[in-house]
Amino acid sequence: MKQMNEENSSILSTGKLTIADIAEELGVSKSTVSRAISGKGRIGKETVQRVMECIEKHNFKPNSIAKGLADSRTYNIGVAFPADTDFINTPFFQICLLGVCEVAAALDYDVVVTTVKETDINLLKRLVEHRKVDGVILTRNFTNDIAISYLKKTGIPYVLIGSSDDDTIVQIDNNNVEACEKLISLLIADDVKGIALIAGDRKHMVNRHRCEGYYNALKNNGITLEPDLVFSDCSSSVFVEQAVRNILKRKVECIVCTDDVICGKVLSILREEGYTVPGDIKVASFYDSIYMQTNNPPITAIGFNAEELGTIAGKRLIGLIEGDTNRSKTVLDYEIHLRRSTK
Amino acid sequence: MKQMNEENSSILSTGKLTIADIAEELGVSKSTVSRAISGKGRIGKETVQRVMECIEKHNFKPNSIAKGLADSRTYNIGVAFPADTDFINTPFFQICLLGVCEVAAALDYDVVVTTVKETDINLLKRLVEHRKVDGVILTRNFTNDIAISYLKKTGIPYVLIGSSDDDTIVQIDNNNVEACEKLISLLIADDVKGIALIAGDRKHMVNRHRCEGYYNALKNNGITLEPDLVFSDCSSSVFVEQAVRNILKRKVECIVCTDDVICGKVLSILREEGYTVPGDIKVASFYDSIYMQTNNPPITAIGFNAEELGTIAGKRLIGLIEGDTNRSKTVLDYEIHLRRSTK
DNA sequence: CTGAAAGCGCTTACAG
DNA sequence: CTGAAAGCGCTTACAG
Repeated sequence: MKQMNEENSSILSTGKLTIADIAEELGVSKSTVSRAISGKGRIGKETVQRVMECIEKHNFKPNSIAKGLADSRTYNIGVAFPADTDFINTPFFQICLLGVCEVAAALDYDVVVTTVKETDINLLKRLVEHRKVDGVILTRNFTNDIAISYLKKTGIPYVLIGSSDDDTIVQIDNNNVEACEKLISLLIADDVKGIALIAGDRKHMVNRHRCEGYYNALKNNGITLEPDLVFSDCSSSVFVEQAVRNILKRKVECIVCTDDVICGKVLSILREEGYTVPGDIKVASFYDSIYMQTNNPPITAIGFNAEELGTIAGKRLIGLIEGDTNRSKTVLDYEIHLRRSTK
Repeated sequence: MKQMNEENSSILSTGKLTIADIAEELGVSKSTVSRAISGKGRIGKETVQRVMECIEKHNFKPNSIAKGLADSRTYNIGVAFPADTDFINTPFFQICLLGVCEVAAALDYDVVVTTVKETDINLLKRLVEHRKVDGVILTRNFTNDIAISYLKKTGIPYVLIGSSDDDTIVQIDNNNVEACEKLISLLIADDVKGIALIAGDRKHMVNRHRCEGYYNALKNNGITLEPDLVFSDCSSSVFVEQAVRNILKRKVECIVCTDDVICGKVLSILREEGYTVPGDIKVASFYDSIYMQTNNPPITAIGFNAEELGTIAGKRLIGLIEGDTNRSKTVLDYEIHLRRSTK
């Protein structure tokens, strides 16, 4: 019986009840109801009780649009989702997004997504110019990133999932340099002799960082870099193919790929050429998507917690919006999954 | 010079200018400016001109929150993003989302995402109860879908990317039944003898539809169904493994998987067992992710245009919101990519 | 064709 | 501790 009533009032409340209705039912003013809900201003304990009960009873939800207008806030955060073709197959970003959605809801924000391309941030501009968000999360960065320049100019709070030399930017990232360095060092310690690197577009900062880790590892282990073993800017599968064919002409014992899409292509070519992994050549990758795990042999890969990146980014951004002044970088852990492909 | 001025006013305008400012500059009333912008109500052509120029000059963007409050709209559409673990690796949903974002922006809407799980739609409820969206897009459906029941009850406009028997629901989908039927029929026509099916969770309508297509194909070709060759509810990789091992004991010439994640696992087990594709056994899948394309051999797969599903869903939803009464189902094309894995 | 005014549903000084 | 009133930035009947 009770339940039925609640159900009914819940239905009615959808798009109907206002703060005035509940003020009337209680015989108090709208101001009082508002204060009870927000907890701001002096207000009697007992009054708060009564208001809260009434709200509960009717399943009343204040209209956040109106609230937003009144205090010049939207209670929305924006997420800039990469729409470039190189990223369309990487679930990394959607997992980040899940993390952001989760914290946002917990902190009473909603998340609005917009797409950005390397050279086209019109939709991002539209979003901030229409004042639909209180801040934005960038999910990757380029050398000379136009989204960053734009956001900086507008003064809107934003955070970056990624790393930048510009430390005025609030950053959340895994230590990609270190992760790659450690992976390569482990291989070297395992007496793996020639290690080639196939990296994606160098305009993506993340690829640069992984290359840097590769260089560092060689240097720290007293191995001289062979430039012929580093293939960067392999953004299309044609380039990957060229790289692999070049590598196969040399004395290489392992191919490290900066992401799983590249790695998938590499595995395919190796099979085509009749090379077995790890027998003839070892392979390792970054991101550790399900396909790397279920591949035969399973592929050694560095895994990141994309959801956590999203959660933290959301939390930090909302912090900024609400006045937090901490602008330090958050560095998250990575995991090296050593699997059969490098044994 | 001109450009610099525009840049400057653009900066200033971020979060500052209102309709009143531009009314003042022009010596007209706010009402007039509003009418010029919206194009509603009678208004002089020349006045519109002047208003538009002034708006252009200052790069003024009306505050959509205020507009929303005034006409009880948010100009936001919601997208319910699956957060269940089975889907986390499928880029399908993120590509849909890109499509939605694109139309939405074109029609002057923004898209807010929320996550839903099979048994937990609290975040969806929160979103609609807070009145942050004018409608929502569901991106998949279950048998007995609680999200659908909920939305239906609230009366908010919504569309489904997926298929349902309930034709009061506006649906946008590929014809999964037909796609699977055709794929199986092609195999049969090619004289492939035993065709096994490994399908995901039967609570997902899409998996049911693909199974249905499989049944239809057998029936239409006068082949009696062998229940032992159909493995449904293979939601975890343990089940997939069991299924494959069972299949290998039988006389099976082809394994059809209802999605690429299952297929990845199947390929791995086959390799482990020393079976070659397509020599010893053929394999086909659904979704056609990049890993299917770059696999060696490339995998025969049915591909869908996820972006287009998103675009159309967005367009239809906004139509509904704005009064469109067309509730017919939109059926999109699929592509069968016949590749080496079934040759 | 245009303007003054009321309203959308909240918040928050300002009085009391 | 509480209320009346003004304000957030728009829209839209209602007059003219």
